[in-house]
Amino acid sequence: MSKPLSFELPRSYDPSVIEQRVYRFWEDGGYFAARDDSDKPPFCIVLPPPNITGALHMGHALTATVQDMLVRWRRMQGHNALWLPGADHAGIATQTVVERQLRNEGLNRHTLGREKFLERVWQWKEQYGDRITEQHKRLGASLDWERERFTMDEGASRAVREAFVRLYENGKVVRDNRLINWCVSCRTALSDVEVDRDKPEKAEMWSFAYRLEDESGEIVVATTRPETMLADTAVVVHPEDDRYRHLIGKRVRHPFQDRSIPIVGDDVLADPELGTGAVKVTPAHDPNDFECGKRHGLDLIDMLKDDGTVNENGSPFQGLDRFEAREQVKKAIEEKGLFRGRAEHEYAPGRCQRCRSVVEPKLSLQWFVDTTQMAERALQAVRDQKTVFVPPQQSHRYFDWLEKKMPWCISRQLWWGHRIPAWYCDECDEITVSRVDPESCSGCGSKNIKQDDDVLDTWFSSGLWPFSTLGWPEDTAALKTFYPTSVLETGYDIITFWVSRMMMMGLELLGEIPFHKVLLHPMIRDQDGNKMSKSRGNVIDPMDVIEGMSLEGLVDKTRGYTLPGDEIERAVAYQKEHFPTGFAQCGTDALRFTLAAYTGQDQDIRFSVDRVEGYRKFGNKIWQATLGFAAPHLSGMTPKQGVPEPATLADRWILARLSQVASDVDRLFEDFRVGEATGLLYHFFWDELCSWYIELLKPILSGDDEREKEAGRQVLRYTLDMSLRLLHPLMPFITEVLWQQLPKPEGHADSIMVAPFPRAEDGLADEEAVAKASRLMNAVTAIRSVRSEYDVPPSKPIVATFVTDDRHLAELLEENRSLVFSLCRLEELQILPSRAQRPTGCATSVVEDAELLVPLKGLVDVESERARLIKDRDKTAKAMMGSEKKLNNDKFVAKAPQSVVEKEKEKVEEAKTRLGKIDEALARLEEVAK
RNA sequence: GGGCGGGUAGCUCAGUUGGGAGAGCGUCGGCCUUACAAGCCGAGGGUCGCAGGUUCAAGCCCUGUCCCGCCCA
Repeated sequence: MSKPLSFELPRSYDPSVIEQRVYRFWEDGGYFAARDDSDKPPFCIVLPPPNITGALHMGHALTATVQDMLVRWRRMQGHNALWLPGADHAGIATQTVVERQLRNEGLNRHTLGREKFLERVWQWKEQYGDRITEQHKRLGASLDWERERFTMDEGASRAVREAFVRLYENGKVVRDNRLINWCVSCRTALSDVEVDRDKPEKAEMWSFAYRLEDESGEIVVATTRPETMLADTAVVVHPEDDRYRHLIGKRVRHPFQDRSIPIVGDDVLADPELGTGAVKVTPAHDPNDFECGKRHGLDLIDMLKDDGTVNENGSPFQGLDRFEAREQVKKAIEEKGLFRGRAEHEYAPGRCQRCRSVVEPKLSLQWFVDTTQMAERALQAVRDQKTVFVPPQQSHRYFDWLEKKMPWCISRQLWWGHRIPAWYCDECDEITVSRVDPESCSGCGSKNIKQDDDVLDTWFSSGLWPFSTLGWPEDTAALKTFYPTSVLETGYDIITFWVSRMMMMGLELLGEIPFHKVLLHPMIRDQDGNKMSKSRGNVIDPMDVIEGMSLEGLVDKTRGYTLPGDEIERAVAYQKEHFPTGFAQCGTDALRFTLAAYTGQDQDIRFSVDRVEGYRKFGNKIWQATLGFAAPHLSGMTPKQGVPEPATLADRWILARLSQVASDVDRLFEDFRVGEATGLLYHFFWDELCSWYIELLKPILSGDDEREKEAGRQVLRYTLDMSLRLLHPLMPFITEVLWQQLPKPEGHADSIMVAPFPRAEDGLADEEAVAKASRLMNAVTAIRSVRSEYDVPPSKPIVATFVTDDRHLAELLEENRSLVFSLCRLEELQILPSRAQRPTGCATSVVEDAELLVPLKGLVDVESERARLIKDRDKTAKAMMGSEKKLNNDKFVAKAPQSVVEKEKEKVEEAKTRLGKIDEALARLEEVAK
């Protein structure tokens, strides 16, 4: 057991004083640790490994909030709950960051050499890699840090190696010469999902003519990338196209190179309706052309070097950059008189997700995962509901992507990452793929072997995350206990990158799904629905919301970014306009509660700091109710075990509500409806517990009925205890601090983290109490309403008279006379039968089955009274007519469920009674006016 | 072009088997009532995008349509 949590508590809520202390208390107490061997039901979430180059952003905060909430809830329910942390090495991103650092020192990785470069990356990782870990701690994340993993650490690397070798051995990983996406700036291959297609840009559809070799004419083709004509190896036309059919089989002459190109008929690529109907074909630089090339056995000419300049195949433009070559080719074609026109065109080139430069389709020898079978298994597992998506419609993204069964290019021309465990032999064609570094070729035994220079796609290792973190390929106890994991929680944007790959890998390598549920959250945007980005200035750093941040601080931070000057100024201008006073210090609990409240949405989140500030006030409310109000009243008491015995209607009511809320929250958490749970808890704590129960309790605690007093103390203590537990998964810090302050029965847990989560049985179901309390509250509200309408200050006591023949109501009011006194500041409460003489000069309204009369000497204005009553009458009459209309409809009476019909009848009865009372009041008003 | 999501109060959004339109913030009025002015009490505010349909009954189901956003090609 750790040392108890004890420090001076401020009078009002100040998250900065408590949060970090509480986290240390938990860490010292070892509360985050899960056990590999346990009889408790397992519950496991692996944290999506954040990129080590990154700082925590609002999306991470959302992920952490939802996952921590689920883990804390299950842990309190007695599950063996494991939340497993780790980080991702992020190949390109990290390498880019370190290369930038080197450039500032006048170095580059090539001068440094591979080994020294990797040393620098590890150095960088040691220095900055744990920033995000610290930030997760600030978020209150109850991650089992003892198990923290990194995709490049020894265990994860062994998993990667094992996976690669196994997939190679069963033929699912292959090395092949295929068309891939090449980033000339990062100088590496990219998988399809790493290529973004932005909004179409203005481009030019440029036409030129190929002359027929036999001088009998020409054929006109169009392209947005004229330079690719240097690698054209065919012109295709539709075989049914009468304009060109006779040309099929003939050849055209290449204008710059000493070669000729065949004209081929192809009904896939050529569309007679489009352009001229003839298409140039560059199989080595366009995916569609590549397929066409395969169909017709066309030559493949690769015209680009890795740096994006034209190679020897592109003579006479060799050495030019691709875009420069485009202009020169156009010029040269015009000079030869072959130019045939240009047209405006919209074109969306693929861009590198990392560096934004235009990606080139390029023929290249790379490693691929053939996903055909793996994708099918992964699809089937979701179709069979073995893994369930929440919300379910998000599974469409998964299906749409996997159904394409695209080969996955996994080699990257980088240094930072898992080096591909394949060795090539100088003396034969054998490739040696091995779990341990080989010393000789597995084919000819030659010692002249060399390992592949490339590394694997980062997502290859991420794909193993749910089991590599649990020790796979070793058959560990952790793996047995926690795999398949319970829930995978992440943003819907990485379903293709990550979720689908984990599914494929898990099913392939372990024969079992990696997780039972996939819970997807929306993207976080700014208050206008725009993506948060540094260059916009609309980024809201979770840490700034937690700790508070001045406008000056925000601007300073923005000026520190490496961005073009005009973008910096634009960002600063945005911040000055939208955050003129910066951000208030809101604390982690408020931020978490806000994020949780936002998750109900099926659409992206428009994040607003105002809302966080609102929930910070909620934190203060909890603080005040517990420490300010309850603590002094509860000091010295002896808390009883179990549900306390209620003494008053208020006691019965709040225990009944507690039971209902506990049951609802449990169900909502179970269904991942976290947003609804936040609303329910907010309303219960603030409106029901604070505004009603505590107010009802005040007269009892200051009264002299010792039995009611003691019961009230027990109920208050108990309800607060349970409420804090219900709130704990969402607001871990404040609930822990306050819970520690509450008196508790013998044998209680040392931390709220491991106190049992409330269930329905932890309250007392009591429908009668709920109904009675509701009537009483209506009566109280009616008196307050009258008071407010006449601007009678609360300090001035008034007399309230209820005129009713409803015996139950009369008894209810009588029994709770002192409560009504206290809540309404009365000097007298009268309950009269309708035959009694009414007092005069009263404000009147109707509530429940009673007329409410409040004598207000000289204040009552006949006209405004009449207006008020008539308004009420109109409203009531309108509602009654609505119900009567339904009841007069035979079809309604015949077809609607009996309960609905009964309800309508009751409504009519109630309205009739109410109308009667209003009319009486109106009539008396006329008499007074006379 | 295909798919998905959204359109409800001034703003941000709830609204689950179809059966009395809600919350928070903002607005207005009154209050330092001994936990909380970061608070309390009260009030006002909506043709549920539009048009049809199904139904005794539609914010909710169906069809069409307009607008916004995202994903894929």
